[in-house]
Amino acid sequence: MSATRRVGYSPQEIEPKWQRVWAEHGVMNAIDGSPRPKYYDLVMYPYPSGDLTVGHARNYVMGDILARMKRMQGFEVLHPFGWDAFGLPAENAAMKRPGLHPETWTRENIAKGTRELKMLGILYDWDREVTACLPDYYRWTQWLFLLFYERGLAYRAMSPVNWCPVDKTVLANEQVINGRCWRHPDVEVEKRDLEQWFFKITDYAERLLNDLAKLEHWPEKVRVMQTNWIGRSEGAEVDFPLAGSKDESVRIYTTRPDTLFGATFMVLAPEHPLVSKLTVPERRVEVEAYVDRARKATEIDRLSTDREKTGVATGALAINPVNGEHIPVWIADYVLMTYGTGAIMAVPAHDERDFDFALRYRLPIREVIAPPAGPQRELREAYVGPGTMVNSGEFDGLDAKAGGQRVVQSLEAKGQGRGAVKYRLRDWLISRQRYWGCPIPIVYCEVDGIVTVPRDQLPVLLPKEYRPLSESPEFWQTKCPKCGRDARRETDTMDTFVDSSWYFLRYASPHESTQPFDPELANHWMPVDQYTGGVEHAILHLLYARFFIKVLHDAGMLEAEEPFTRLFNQGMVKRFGQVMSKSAGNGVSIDELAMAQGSDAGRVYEMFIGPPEEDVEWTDAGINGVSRFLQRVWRLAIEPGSIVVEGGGADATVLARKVAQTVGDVTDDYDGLRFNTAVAYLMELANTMQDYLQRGGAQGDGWMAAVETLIKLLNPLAPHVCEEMWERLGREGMLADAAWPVYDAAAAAEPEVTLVVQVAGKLRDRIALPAGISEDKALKAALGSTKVMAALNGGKPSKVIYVQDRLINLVP
RNA sequence: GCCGAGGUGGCGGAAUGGCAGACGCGUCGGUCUCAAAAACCGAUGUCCGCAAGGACGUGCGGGUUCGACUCCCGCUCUCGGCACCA
Repeated sequence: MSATRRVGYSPQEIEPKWQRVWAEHGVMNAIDGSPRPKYYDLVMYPYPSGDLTVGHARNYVMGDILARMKRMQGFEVLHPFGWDAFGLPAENAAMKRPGLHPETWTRENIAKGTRELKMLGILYDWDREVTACLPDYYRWTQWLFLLFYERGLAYRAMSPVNWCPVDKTVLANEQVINGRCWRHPDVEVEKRDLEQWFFKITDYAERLLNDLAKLEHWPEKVRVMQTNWIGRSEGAEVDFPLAGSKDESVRIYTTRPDTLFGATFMVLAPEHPLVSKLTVPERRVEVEAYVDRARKATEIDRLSTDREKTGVATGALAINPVNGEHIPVWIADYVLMTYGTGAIMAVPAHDERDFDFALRYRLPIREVIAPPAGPQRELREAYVGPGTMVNSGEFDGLDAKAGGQRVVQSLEAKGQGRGAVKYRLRDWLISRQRYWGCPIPIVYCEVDGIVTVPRDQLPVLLPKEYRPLSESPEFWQTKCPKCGRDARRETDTMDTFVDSSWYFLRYASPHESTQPFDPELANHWMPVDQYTGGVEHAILHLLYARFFIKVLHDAGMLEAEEPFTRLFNQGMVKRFGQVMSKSAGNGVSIDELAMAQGSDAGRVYEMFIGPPEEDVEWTDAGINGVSRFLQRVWRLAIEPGSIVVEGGGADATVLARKVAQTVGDVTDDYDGLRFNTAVAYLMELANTMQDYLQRGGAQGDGWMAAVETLIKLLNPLAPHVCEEMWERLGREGMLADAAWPVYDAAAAAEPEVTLVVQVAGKLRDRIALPAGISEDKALKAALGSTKVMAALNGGKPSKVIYVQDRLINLVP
């Protein structure tokens, strides 16, 4: 193949060479005590699934471009990599192939992935590699669990939890999507009552919400998603005493205290602890049957909004504290035990759900908020807009918003209620009934109860044999650390999102052997300057990681209160209309790429193909254009004699100016992650250089400066070929260490501009003029144009708009 | 239903109040070649026109402005998120 090639370079020959050289020199190894300013460039560490394609590589290339440029700009760059190596796919693989251990499968995939990343020329500090499934890492995950436990942020509780029947484990709320398992979109999640471990993320709800405002370099979309997920609402808790009971009352939460006089019934969640207590004997059979049905219903049925609401009356009556009215107490599964107090006052006139329920069960509807147009004759639907309080005793005539506050004040004065803030966010369920995860360092002792494993006994190692931990006596049989009696270990492992909530701290001191990370080094490198990864983690990982950082901050281990300064979500790479993956059969492997057009061409193509945040379609023809571009750069730099002179008039100042402009454009675009337009600017420069040579341009200092600048600017995108050209041109040292070109505004300035001349906003002519010309002179030049005069029809402009060096608009 | 992003040539896309279509793919024509490939040169939004030139053109309808792909109002379609949270 190379024998028939007359000019150009062979990626297959030079790419492995430079990958070897970079590795030997540890080019991207970060130095902790460096005097250079630090830059922490992080990509989300992946699950080692073993099917890495060029599609998955796109965000790693983005991270690499930034790392390489920042290095050349004089930063001490931390660009580490690691593996989210615990998790179910390894167990699934092991179950399919008996005898295969999840660890073996995971290690094989990590080896494959590492090789492929190196083949793409992506430079990481491999000395800092972090692998979540190694005892050296999960020991510290356990250490952090103990920290959370000591701080009252880890607790064990019995509660109805989400259960995935396929994975045979519980799931966090964040892992349930539309009532289905996040890993199996076709599998409905079941509810089970289990005693599980939780992290008390709700303690941090307010801070997690408020600090979103500080994250100005995060995509708006992610901040909105987190805001909605946390779901803060303001309202009031109100106590409704039960009729015929001395001290029993039902506490409800409402965001509409202004509608309290419109409460015509109450609804409790079927799981509410008061249900069995307050149900009257003659209703008991029916109520128990309903509760039973509700418990069995799947999450998806229960949460479906188009389902008709059902419920049953308990026969009990509650007393509305504001007017003494006796109203019936119902139970219905549209009220959720997990939000607020698990009980509501129903105001059908002003709440759609209560309205539907009242219609179905013929319960009274009383209007208490009159729209601005006045009370309505007939309510066809719930009125939820603003208005004036009516039928509300002493509060009549008040604006609903202000009146609501007055109602709360009045309740507070009488001890019947209080203002309250609630969150949609629930505590984070971290127990998983799986083998391949980080064991929870807890022992259950008959005498001492829940006992933590002392830190000097960490890590609690997974048993060698692959089977459920509860079926591994050698694992769970232990002694109580307190009293030494026989005791049982916790056999659940942690959600893998616990592992990924702190891995970026471990990179700061990956070999630290006395604590999870060295606070001094973590404070040096944190926060992460640029974090790149998929938008699928907008809530899950990013919320948990923010929570961890705040806890560690409170524990005095970390200065930062937010982990990631700038966040970027890259788009996915598709092929034949589907997301690229090996399993879908539409993947282009890194090997194929390296064998065909080469890694450099693949890297440049992935950046050029479209805006980095958008999903893009990989086409096999598209990469050829990029391949051509790289070959053209090679000829310009190394084989300029192969370019045929076809004309005259080469202008060295035009070339120098284009070079200077490209330095500014490309640097800004890399910094702003606009890689697609950066490539376009580099192509323009190459075209200008080609044109220069074809017009017989001299290959003196100006030419060599252009070549050198082009190679430097292109280096982050196509590092192998640039490094090779650098060497062949006899430059000192490695290009990866060379200094980034500095933008020279004076050199980039155009001495002559094209002034656009409009008449009544329509383009009529273009005139070349010296830059910085005055309005008078520009007007004179415009009026000197025959095209403009024709458009003006001999008349004089009544108005002139002049935009310096750009445009003049003559309005007749 | 609510929230968010988006709709530009044959295709991917560029331009965020001032030359619409940068850059590339594809297509057509040419140079080189015995031929082909590669490479290079030229053309390429639509319509009218021999041409010069002109008209139209950024999902649809209105508005603001000297000037709108860009800002505002209404609609429509596509994609993403949330969805009985009281």
